[in-house]
Amino acid sequence: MRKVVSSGQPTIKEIAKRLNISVSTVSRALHDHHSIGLRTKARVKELAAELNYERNQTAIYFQQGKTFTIGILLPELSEAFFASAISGIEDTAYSNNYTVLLGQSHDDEAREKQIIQSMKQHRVDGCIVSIGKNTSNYEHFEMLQQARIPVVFFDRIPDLPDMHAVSCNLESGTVQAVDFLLKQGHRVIGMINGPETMVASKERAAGYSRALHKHRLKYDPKLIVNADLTNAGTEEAMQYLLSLKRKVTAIVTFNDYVAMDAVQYALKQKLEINKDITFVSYANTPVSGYTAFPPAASVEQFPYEQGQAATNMLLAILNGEHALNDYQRTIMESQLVVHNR
Amino acid sequence: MRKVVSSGQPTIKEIAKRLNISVSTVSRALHDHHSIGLRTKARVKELAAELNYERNQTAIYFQQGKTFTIGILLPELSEAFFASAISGIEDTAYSNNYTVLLGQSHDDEAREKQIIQSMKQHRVDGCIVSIGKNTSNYEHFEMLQQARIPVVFFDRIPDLPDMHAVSCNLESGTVQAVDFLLKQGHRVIGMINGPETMVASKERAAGYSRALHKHRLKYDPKLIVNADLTNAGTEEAMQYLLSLKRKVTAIVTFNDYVAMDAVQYALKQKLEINKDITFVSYANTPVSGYTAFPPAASVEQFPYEQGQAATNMLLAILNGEHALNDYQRTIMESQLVVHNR
DNA sequence: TTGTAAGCGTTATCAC
DNA sequence: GTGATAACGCTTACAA
Repeated sequence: MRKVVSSGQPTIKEIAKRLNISVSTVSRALHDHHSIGLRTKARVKELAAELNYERNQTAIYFQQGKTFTIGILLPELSEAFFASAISGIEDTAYSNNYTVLLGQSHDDEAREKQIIQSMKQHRVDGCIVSIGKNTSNYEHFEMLQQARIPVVFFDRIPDLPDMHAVSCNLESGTVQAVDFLLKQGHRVIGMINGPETMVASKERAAGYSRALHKHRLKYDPKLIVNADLTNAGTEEAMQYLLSLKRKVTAIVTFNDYVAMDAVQYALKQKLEINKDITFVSYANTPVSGYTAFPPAASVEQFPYEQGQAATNMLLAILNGEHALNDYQRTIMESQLVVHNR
Repeated sequence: MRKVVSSGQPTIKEIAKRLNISVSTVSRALHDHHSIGLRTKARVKELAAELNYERNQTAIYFQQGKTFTIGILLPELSEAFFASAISGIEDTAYSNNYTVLLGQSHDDEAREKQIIQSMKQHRVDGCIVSIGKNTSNYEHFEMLQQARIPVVFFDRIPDLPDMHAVSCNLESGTVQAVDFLLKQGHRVIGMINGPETMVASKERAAGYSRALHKHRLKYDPKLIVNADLTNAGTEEAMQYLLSLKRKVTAIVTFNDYVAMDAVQYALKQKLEINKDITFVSYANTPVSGYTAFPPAASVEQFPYEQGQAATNMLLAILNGEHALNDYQRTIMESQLVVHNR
């Protein structure tokens, strides 16, 4: 017989032997089962405490076929947005007595697949996933579904018909951002947008034009530039916007990093921030509060709250609060936060 | 007999039955055991693939008494420093086929205890822990030790004699920082330090005075201010430093946030950054690369690498590469990074 | 090359 | 109130 390395941890078997009672009695005593005599209960609990008994969860997980563990797959744990999101996820999981298993894909589809595989093998009860930038094949998620492991997609969601998802719509926030600038009297508002293909870019562009329509102003597509989000790309975009005949007095930038690069460029051109030119951005980072020239306002995406929402959705599904084919979807509204510094 | 809810997942038992062979043969075939006939191996693997068989890790964990899981307890998942650290931890764990169980204490000792308890019950193979600010009682960690679950402390390490730890010494980086400023010709260098009680403050102060001694310059304690790291505290400290008779031309700030606040203050006083006054800081954030007036140089603490180091240390311990009472300690050296922007 | 069976720690069913 | 025992899925020593 294989001799398993005794972990030194006491088991109910051992307690039973020492007290000359059966394991079932010990198990029941520890669970405060009503049918167990007070005297026995006390003796069992006392000895358990004395031996530092701790129940072996791996045995219970195995036995019950449930792990009270949820798998989280995110592209980058060190990105501020996702870091906040994990924080919200962990907090919510924790207060519901669930544990969090963590993986990061680094936007690598192969690694994403491996992590999902590993989570499946771990028999996590469910997953929360933000997919990689280049992920186009979703078979690993379909396998999760086959294994009846529910998945809630989050922020970066795939283009699939039937899925649970939590995401944030940037259109509303963008409308607010442009509104804000219009109210400040700006009439020629530029936008440094992201790559045309991204959903997020489309939402921003939609918000921009909707805001102008709302105010019965003409929408000039020349004012929106699709950039690649690098510093060079931002400089190019700035150069273009500042060269336009109509003088651009405000710019909505794709994110805080772009905003900071744009500010740098403007400073080099001897423009005074918030006077010659005003910036509004999207809050992907806690940075903006600390920079010398933060954007005048930021569209908040509430990553912490999105994490909470995704976790609550998953827990509801695990608790059987929805039929299996009843796909949940929460779209949070982004919101403009005006900085007063 | 209790009818366990069938998870729908096929087991080796099922494969065995279908092929009319024994479970052990199936198990061995799936493990490429040498004693299994090629023909059988092929048949087993084929059917396994067909049924989408996936081994039940919970059963294996239970059976082997090992989970290939490590528990990570950090104060705040959303702090940039820790977010980088988790990223390094996860990457290292992943490439060694370990999984990461995550918890955040929010600097709350009670929550810290609960999480450690939960990890113990999960039977994690080991833990990596950065303790909360106010944690003074370490009995939960002693219990881990009793359960023979090794712990590697990281960054915020407790004041205990016998423990494994990875941390970063700020003294060396501070020496380099002051050296750097001296070489630039600065002779009156201020320091906005943190609270006197913090180890990190002491290391900074020690580095400061050591650098001056090295250059046979007089150490003037008036030039070091202990501040509380708030914006108000920083302004006060700046006011004090700028009011000194000897004209301060450079300042070492406790961290990037303090640096940014200090820069703001300097700008208000119409000082020109990097000309009238030069700042050097400690890189707690990826921010500095993006601010309008980043510090001229930063003392790097390499959180990602610290995370890697802690994980490698833990894995070495788990692999029995050290005797149980052979406490490991890695002290990484901080290092000055000069920005050239 | 394959089969048999014990055992990991726990819970639940059934019997007394 | 309590005990005996099967079962969860898998691995492995030993037998054949």
